[in-house]
Order: sequence, then structure tokens, then C-alpha cells
Amino acid sequence: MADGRAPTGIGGENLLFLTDEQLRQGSEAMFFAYRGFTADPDRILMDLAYGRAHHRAIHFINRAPGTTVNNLLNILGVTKQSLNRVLRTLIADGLVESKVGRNDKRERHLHLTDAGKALERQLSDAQRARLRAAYREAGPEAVAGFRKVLEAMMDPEMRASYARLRETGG
Amino acid sequence: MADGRAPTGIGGENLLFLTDEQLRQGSEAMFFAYRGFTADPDRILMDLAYGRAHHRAIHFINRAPGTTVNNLLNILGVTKQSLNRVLRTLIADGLVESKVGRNDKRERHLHLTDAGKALERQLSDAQRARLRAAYREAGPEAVAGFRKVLEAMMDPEMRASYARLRETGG
DNA sequence: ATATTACGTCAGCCTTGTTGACACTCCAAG
DNA sequence: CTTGGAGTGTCAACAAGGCTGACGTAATAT
Repeated sequence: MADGRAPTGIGGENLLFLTDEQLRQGSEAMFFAYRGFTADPDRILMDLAYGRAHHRAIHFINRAPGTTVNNLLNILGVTKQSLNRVLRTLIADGLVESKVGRNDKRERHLHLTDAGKALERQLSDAQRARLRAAYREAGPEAVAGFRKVLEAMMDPEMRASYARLRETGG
Repeated sequence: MADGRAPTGIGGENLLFLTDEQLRQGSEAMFFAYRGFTADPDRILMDLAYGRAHHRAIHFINRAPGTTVNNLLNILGVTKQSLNRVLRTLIADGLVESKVGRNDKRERHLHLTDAGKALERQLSDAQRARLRAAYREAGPEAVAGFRKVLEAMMDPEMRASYARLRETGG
């Protein structure tokens, strides 16, 4: 199975395209595409002395305004120390606001300030432009397949996070 | 255009699906999927005190045996100092061999040793397993679309590297 | 003969991840 | 009311893996 040959039998249900070579090409496509995917925001962030970690925080705070630190931790999959370092600078720079919870006062609810929203817009505009161009080039059916495969590649918990964001956001 | 509304006009050529919200979901799909994509190899590498950088080097040396350092540098998009650190440990550990070029003796041609090939096999098996499962779940047409969009997302140079690897390798 | 290319390496810096430990606030349960 | 635990913030120390700058060496190209 891992010998690089195409499957020989006739009865493989849809398996004809799953040669090792094609799977390898899929890996490489992911690698190169992800580079492109992050390139544009990275350029913007560089000038601001921020990194990809800041972008991720801003993105998901914008996506789920009022989210708690713990929730964000789960989505991002990093330690609270790591997130806190990023969050601290964003708060200090006036891009993110942290409000004590009304219901449970231990929790902090995170929001973007106007400045934060402006940066988010700038970053996501850049990223969306690339995605939009790619979508347009590939066509609608390709986009559906793209999303389908990506979703199938996720870990189950990530898939749940993704689905949850989709419900509330779109 | 960046206001989150769906395009209103009738004549948008294939633009109906390109709402900001759907583009945003595409970004998130990329983010979560890439995490899944790297998760399995990462687990294997952790035990060996290697990281993702080692994986990438091993992958592309296996893919293009005899490649030069400079060529690998271009594919990976890192500095030679960064690559050298990784390469040095791989050579010291007997996973990679560096041979002086016959034609141009300044060049070093990189190959995997048997041990290197074994590790490459282990890593790519893990990654392929996930990709294969995702492909199977999503179906053949989805896979075609997946590849099409990913390729369209790449920077032009990366697209060239990707195409070159595809020619020689598959 | 000289300039350039390909490579290796040292030193130092940054971001972003990690663990471990500790403090504080607050909710919930006994 | 006390106590346990959850949610958060923070300090310290460390590692991986990027980066720049500088220098050296061998071999090719001009």
C-alpha cells in the first residue's frame, strides 16, 4: 500500500486516485499554499512589530466578540502563558479590550476596539483578496471540494470549533 | 466589497458565492486543517527531538534526491543559516548524506541514507494516512477542487517549484 | 588575476511555543 | 462559612526555528 504503485484491483471503491504519489502532491500543495495564505498578512504585521500569533488572536476575537480567554485558548491550541503575552501587548496597544464578566466575574470577555477592528479589516482584506482570486480562478465546484477536503482533514475537536464558528458567524 | 454583503448585481460572473463570510470561513478552514495536517508527523518528531523543519528538509531531499543546498533553500524559503542548523544535525545523525558535486565541486548534493529513508517513510505514511482518509471522505471531485484551489493560492514562484516537483516526481 | 558563487559557521537577536510555580478573584458545594 | 476548584494574570526559564551580519574557504567564471 505504501509502495508507490497504483492500486491494481478493479473493485477499489473510488480508490483509483489515491496513489502515494498523488497523496504526496497533496502534502506539497498544502505546504506551498499555506505559505501563500499567510504571506500577505505577514507583510502587514511585520511593519507593526506583530506576528502571526497576534493575527490569530485578532481574527478570532473579531469572529466571536466577547469570547473568554479560556475559549480562545481552546480555539488557538496554545498555553495561556503564550496567549497572554500576545493579549497583553494587544491590550496595551489599545487594539483589544478586556471586560470583566457580568455573570461570572472571573471571566474576561474580549473585544476589539475601533483600532483593533481597523487592523483586523486590513489583515483580512489582504487575505480575502488572495482567497477570492484563488476561488475565482478555480471555480465554484472546486471551492466546494476545497472546503470539503479541508474539513475532513481537521481533528475532531477542531472540526467542532470550526462548525461552531460557522453557526454563530455565518 | 468588503462590507460582508453578498454581491447584488446579476451579472457577476461566478461571484455569487464570494461573500466575505464565506471567504472568512475558507481562512478558518485553512487554519484548522493545517493543524491537523501537521499533527501526526509532529507527534513522531517530538520523540526524536526533531521538529517540523527537519521534516520539511527530509521530505524534499527524498523528493528530489541529489538536490543542492541552494535549490533546497529556494524551495523551503528560509535562510541558509536556518537550513544549515537542521541539515547539520541530520547529517550528524546519519539520516542525510552530503556529497561534493562531480561537475561543480562547490555544490553539495543531498541524499537520504537508509535510516533517513526509513524516517521519511514513517513520517509520510502518517501524513498520507490522514490525507487518504480525508480524500476518501470528501470524494474524487472534491479532491480535484481541493488541489485546484490550493495551487491557485500559491505565490507564482512556489507554484513553479510545485510544478517542477510534480514533473520529476510523478 | 580577480570577482563571484556555493557553502559552512559563529554570534546575536526575535517570536512564539513550552513547563512550572504562585497569586488572586470568584463561584459552587459541603 | 469554609473550602475546593475554576478562570485569569504573571514571573522565570528554556527551546525551536526564524532572522541579520560577518567572515572564511573552495571552486568556478570572467
